[in-house]
Amino acid sequence: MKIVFMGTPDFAEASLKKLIEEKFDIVGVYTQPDKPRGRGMTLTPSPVKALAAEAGLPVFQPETLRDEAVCRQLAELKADLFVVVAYGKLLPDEILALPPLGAVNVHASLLPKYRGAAPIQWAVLNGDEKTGVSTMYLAHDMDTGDVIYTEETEIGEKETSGELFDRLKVLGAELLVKSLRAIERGEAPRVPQNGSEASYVSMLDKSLSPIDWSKSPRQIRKWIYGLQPWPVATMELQGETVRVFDAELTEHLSKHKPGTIVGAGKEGIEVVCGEGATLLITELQAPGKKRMAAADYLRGHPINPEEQA
RNA sequence: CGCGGGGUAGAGCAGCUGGUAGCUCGUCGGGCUCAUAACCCGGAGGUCGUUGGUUCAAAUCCUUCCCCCGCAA
Repeated sequence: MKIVFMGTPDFAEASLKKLIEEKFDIVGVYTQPDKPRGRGMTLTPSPVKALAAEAGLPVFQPETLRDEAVCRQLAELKADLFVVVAYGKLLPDEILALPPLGAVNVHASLLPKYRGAAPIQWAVLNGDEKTGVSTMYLAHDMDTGDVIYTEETEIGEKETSGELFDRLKVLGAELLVKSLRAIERGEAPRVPQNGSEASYVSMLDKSLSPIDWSKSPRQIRKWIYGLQPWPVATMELQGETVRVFDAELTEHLSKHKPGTIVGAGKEGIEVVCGEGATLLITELQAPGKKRMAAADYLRGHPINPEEQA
């Protein structure tokens, strides 16, 4: 079974790595063109490209798939199957129609829940207790194809999106292998999604960062974890925007309005949330500084809890 | 040369219109106390990231490089 792999970020890299380890016949790897990234704007290859190059696989980095030459080149690889994992480009129908066995995709949610761009983060942001990965056949519309397999996993109470990401990319890779084996045997399930239960999630952006103190402490804490490693939750502290990384729930109640700072000490910075409950901010990062314990921050930035935040 | 912030005692910061350094916490010793993460007294601890320069004199001005962080992607 000849496979063309399409993917870009490290989530995809995990799957490609697994396919290489399992000795699948990969005849080509498609990934986004190198782009300037990182501090200094140096031209950096995608994780998938780096791995493919290391493994000696032929790499293709077309700017677009809606190009006759690109399409022809892809067809000439005569792949039986495409594996698409976070490639970052939509596959035109004529390309989807190329492989006899179809195109398989790994999606980091329990479809049809959380179709779209940031399923992992939204599972954390919404405080879900479980999520998972799904493999499916690519269809014309985004994340609507028939599901092959799904695998559930619990989300830790203090797990960040980044941590969950690292776990799901491994689960996804394993589920992908399982799915491909099934396809090889001609035994792969094909379960249509129940569209009425579908939900869509958008990409994250910095507008989500400012903490909404009217929410419950747990919701806020999940928000803090869900926005890591990016774009990171923020709060205003004495005129500067600090990034918030960790917090602890408290048993306290306060009559002050949400957002008010009612405590600042070695335990952390205690802030009033919705319905008078409070949350203890324990780890943060000031502009230009590294992340540090709230207690450390307070030594150089004394806060008087009397002042209304 | 993509843009910007920062590197000062173990930690977090101030000082940066030039004259060899200060605050909070921690730490060590002593005191007070039934007791304490409380309070009082005292001490230790810094070649002020690095290189060169300006100057009578630089943490403070200019310069080289290194490292950290954010934006951007």
